[in-house]
Order: sequence, then structure tokens, then C-alpha cells
Amino acid sequence: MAAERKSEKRDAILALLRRVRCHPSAEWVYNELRRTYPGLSLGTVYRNLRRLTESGLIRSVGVVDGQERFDGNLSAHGHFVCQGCGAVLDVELSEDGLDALAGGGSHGRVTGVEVRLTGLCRDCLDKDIRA
Amino acid sequence: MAAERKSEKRDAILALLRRVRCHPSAEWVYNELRRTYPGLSLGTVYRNLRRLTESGLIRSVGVVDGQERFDGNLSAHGHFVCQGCGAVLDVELSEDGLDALAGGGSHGRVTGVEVRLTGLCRDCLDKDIRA
DNA sequence: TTCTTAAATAGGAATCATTCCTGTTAGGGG
DNA sequence: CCCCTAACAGGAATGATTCCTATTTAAGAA
Repeated sequence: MAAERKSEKRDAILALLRRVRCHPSAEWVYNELRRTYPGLSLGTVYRNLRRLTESGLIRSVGVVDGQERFDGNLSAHGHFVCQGCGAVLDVELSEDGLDALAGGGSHGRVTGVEVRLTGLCRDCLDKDIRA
Repeated sequence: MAAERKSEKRDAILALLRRVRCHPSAEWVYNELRRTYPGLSLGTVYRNLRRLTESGLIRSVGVVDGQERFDGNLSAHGHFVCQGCGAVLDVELSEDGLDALAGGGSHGRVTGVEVRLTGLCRDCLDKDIRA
């Protein structure tokens, strides 16, 4: 069988995504893991992020400032994306609301839900006021 | 004053986005409008889509298969994105669903909401069964 | 253990959506 | 009619992501 072979790099990427609070891009993961694996290739990071996403072990948060961002937290929650600094923060969603969102299944089989709020985070609001 | 000057191309792009049901990419808009404006430049389409989005006359639906998609329908609704064919379909959001999103304001000022369901549309489900 | 096969990887080239740059055109106030 | 500058076309540049190839390596079989 075409089994999935054990891979130290892939395990490290998954562990990193599960550990951190932020929502990393491929490049961020690359720079972070290069400290442990100096020979790490950027292509390896992209390939494994893709595989992990396809296998459902992590999920994509979508593209922010041109870069795809990932999340190792699979629990039901949304994201607040700051248009000023690109920060991505978790947003709790109520049970009822999530059930209501899931109702979109009339178009086919729904396999994922992503709720994105965009705006300015507190820090960037403060900067605006000063400017 | 640095006023915004009248622009036939920008008006045409806005009118097109308001008229169509689909959720076009820049290239789709370009190909469509070139029939009316043979000398239209792709850069002009990108520039105006960006301006229209920034001024809130249209909104971005996010990136699908590497291309950003836009929507001239500003009413509150979500989107179903088919991972098979890339189709984007409107999804009605219930009151409860919308209420669920209200909690995100604690991180700052929320200016936009996007709800994206991903999965396989009916057509692509049928194809899978045949294969 | 040794052999074998294909997955995993590094490194770099290729792709492609999007943005940027430059010279030109044209809207509209004075 | 003049001037300033937004809007534009055309094409070059950018940059995230994917693809390609030679090499390494996991892990089942002999």
C-alpha cells in the first residue's frame, strides 16, 4: 500500500502549529524551524502544510496580505484579521450561531467553515488616533 | 481638492459586478469587459477592483484557487466555495448565524464579515460518484 | 542484516496572480 | 485655453507558491 511514511519535518511542523497561538504563514514556519533544522527547505514546508491541511490535521485560515495562514487549532472558532498589522486573533462563536451557519448545506456537502471578521485591532486603532 | 475623477472603466466594472450572479476574478472581469473596451488593460481592472473594494462599493470574497474573487452584492450573506470546480454560491445566513458573529468586536473595530463554507457542490458530488 | 522500493527532502527553476513603473491621455477647475 | 493630476495602456518587476530532479532515507521483504 502507498502508506504515509513517518517524517520528522512534518511532525515538527504539526507540533509547531499546535503549540503556537498565532496563525503562521509558510515562511514564518520555515524561519522558526530552521533554527532546529538548518537544512530545512522552504518547499518542504509548503508541501507538508498542504498535506497536513488536506488530511485535516491543520486548517487554512485563508490568505492575509498575500500569504496563506494556517491554524493547528481545529476547535470551532472564527478569526479576526487586522487590516493594519495583519494579526489574526481567535474569535469565539456561539453554539447556536455555528449550528445556524452549518445550514448552508443545500448547495452540496460542506466540509469546512471559516468565519473571518476584518477590521482594525486595538493597537492599530490607537496608532490611527495618534496619527 | 484631490477629488475622485469620473471613470468610464471603473463604472463599467462596478456595473458588471452588480449585474452578474457569479463572483468574478480580475481576469474574468477583464475578459468580459474587453468585448466592450478592446483596449482595456489588465492593470486597470486590478487597480479599479482594489479601489472599489477599498471604497466599499464591492467586497472581496477571498482567494479561490489562487485568484481573488469579488462580489457586487453587499447584502449580508455567506459563500459556499466548491473545492472541485471553484464555483462560489451565495449562502443565506439566518438571524442566529449573524448574531453568532457579533461577539468578535472585542478585538477592535470590525468593518467586514465573511463566512465561507467549503465543500463539494452537487455537480462535483455527482462526478465523484461516477468515478 | 542486507536489499529494494518508493516516500521525503533540498535546492533551485518555473509559474502565475498581482503590483509597480513609465509615458500618454484626458477630466475638469481656473 | 491652460494646467494639474487622475486614469490609463503596456509591459516589466515582484513574490508567494508549485514544480522538477537528483539524493537521501524509512521500512517492509528476503
